[in-house]
Amino acid sequence: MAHTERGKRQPTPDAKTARRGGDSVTLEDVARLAGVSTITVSRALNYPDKVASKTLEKVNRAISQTGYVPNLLAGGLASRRTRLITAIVPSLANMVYAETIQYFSKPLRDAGYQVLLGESGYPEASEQTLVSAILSRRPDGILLTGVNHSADCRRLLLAAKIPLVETWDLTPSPLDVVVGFSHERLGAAVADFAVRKGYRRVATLSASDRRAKYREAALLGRLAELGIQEISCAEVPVPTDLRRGRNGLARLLDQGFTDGLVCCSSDTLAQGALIEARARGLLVPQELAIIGFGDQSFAADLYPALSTVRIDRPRMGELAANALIARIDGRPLDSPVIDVGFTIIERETT
Amino acid sequence: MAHTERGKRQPTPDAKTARRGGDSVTLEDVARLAGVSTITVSRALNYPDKVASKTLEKVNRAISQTGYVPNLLAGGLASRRTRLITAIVPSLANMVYAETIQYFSKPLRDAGYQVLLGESGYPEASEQTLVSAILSRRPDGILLTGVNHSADCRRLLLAAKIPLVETWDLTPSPLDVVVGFSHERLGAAVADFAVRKGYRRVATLSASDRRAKYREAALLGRLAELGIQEISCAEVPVPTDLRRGRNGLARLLDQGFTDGLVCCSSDTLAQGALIEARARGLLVPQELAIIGFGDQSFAADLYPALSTVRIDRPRMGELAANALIARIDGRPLDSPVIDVGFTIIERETT
DNA sequence: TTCGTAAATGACAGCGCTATCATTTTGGTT
DNA sequence: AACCAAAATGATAGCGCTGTCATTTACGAA
Repeated sequence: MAHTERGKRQPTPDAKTARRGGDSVTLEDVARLAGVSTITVSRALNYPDKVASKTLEKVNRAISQTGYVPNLLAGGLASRRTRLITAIVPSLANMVYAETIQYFSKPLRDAGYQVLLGESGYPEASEQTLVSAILSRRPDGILLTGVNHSADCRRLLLAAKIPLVETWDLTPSPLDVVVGFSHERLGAAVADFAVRKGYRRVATLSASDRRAKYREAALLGRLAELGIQEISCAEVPVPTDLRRGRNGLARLLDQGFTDGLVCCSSDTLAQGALIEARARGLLVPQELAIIGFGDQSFAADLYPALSTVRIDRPRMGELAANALIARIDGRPLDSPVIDVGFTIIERETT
Repeated sequence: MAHTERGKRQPTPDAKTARRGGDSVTLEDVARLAGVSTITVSRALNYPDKVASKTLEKVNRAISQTGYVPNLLAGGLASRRTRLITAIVPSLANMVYAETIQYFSKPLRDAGYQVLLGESGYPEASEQTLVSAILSRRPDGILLTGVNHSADCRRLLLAAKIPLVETWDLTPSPLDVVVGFSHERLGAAVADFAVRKGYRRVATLSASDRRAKYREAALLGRLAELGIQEISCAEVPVPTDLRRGRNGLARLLDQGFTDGLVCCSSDTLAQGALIEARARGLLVPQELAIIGFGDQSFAADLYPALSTVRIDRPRMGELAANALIARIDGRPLDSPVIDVGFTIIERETT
């Protein structure tokens, strides 16, 4: 009994396994059980068609017998491929970004990657710190939200020489690849829409978010060109929620804004505005028109149904994922700048 | 020039760095620049107070000069601590879970962990596969949603000997620790509430989700005990959205349900019901009362404001995170079962 | 000044896996 | 039967870091 060292023949439950960590099953354990070398097990796992089918079978049997779970830390260290992709979004509290992650993750999961999440909307930790923390896991690729990064971040990111995809915006000079749409064009398009529909008064209800501000600025600029004078603006903090939408509209109304189109920087804000209008007994769109942004799933089911600007988010996520995979695989891209555009969806609130 | 091998004194930009991957800066590069051994750099990073302050300074200077970013794959492999926590939620498309992740992540981030996300709501990949994929990254801990896992999963999870926290439910026999509330008690409490408020007719509008069904069953059971006879039920698929809430109420109404309390399995469904009621010109709560579940941020700002059952989600997330950290650090827990309870919040729709 | 102890630093051996190259086996050709 | 290319398998050497234990240095007490 004390001679476990000698009892080599008996199916001792892993004399070797019980050495250091004493815990998990390793490739070596599987290899021994299957009667092959460790490298063969590794191949059976990573390149199954480089292994004879009989061997493959033996190995698979050994794997399920031992309950082996590969160690991707070791594998990643050795192969320099972690099969990890990091997605950085401002905040999961914003449904739009939570969905972005989803759409983006799907094709990646299918391609064998896992997605590590990073939230950048935390002022207590600099973006710099976040990026460092992320790079320390050596992801195979990174998804960034937006195209504005601090100089330090750009440096870090570029130095890592990792495939990068920026989204939710457009720039002629992406760090690597960018998949998004033009906030400037979108803002202008909404202004055109307002004028085309005959609104003489326009208000903006925007979150204090960089991209929302871009759209607003473009909207205001175009409105000025088009000769619209009566303009009111209200700004609310992020993250946006119904309360802020309600408050925002209340402020606009109290400022004397009446009988025009309120352009909101998100559907959530628009919904809040809609609720406030209803609470005040204002008829939408007869007495007040509202347009949102994003075309989130609830927009069409509000009452009245919300007019908004649709971004094809599933497509954006998918294109971003595919672009990233292509870059990782070293495949060439048609263009480093992919514009997914936008569509104004007119429903009942305008 | 060809004698780089000899030119030891010159500040050659890393003769060694350019060997294999040719890429990243390693601990060794930093150590050489700082004139100390690699292990000292490692200590400077991980246990700064075990290093003399002068040395620390030299090392930090070398780190910023080289732009060194630690490799946590290597570190994790060597130390068996990855500083990674995985959170498994059904879906990010459900705001409630997206927020859970947030609340849960905050204390972990502060404690130096990163959160890897896993979505279990994908029928194409078994939970088993998900768990394997997750374990292959050797996380220091795992957060699970719910307490129902397949036998295979339980086995895998338990074999990994990793601290585990289950949430959003309660069980007397958790895998490790559970932080949640009782769906049974909650359902019964809503039934009591309905009766106390004098509703003689009650309907349920539930998502086809395990936990929603538990609540519904308990609600129905208690209602029967209490002698309420007139009951209608509608079930909608997950994920829930406004449309399904509207459709669900429409079905209930068409079934002949009138003038009672509709108990919805989520605030989103309740909001949909509210919209449908409004679209049909029904007065809430005079002609139809509605109660939701979750007390999401929008509930209080609807018009009329939604009555609902509040789960203290920030607290649940925090308790779960702290329990997990305690388990990782080997600190004892008062109890493996932590009940965060619930509160019925009465607003204007009841 | 000489110790003795604690603090600081270092050498070395892996952690579990894969890239690389070497070797053996297979199965068809002549 | 002899040969050869292709397929299958294996031996070896790290990937970049940290645990462990050994060694050196610092510093106050005797």
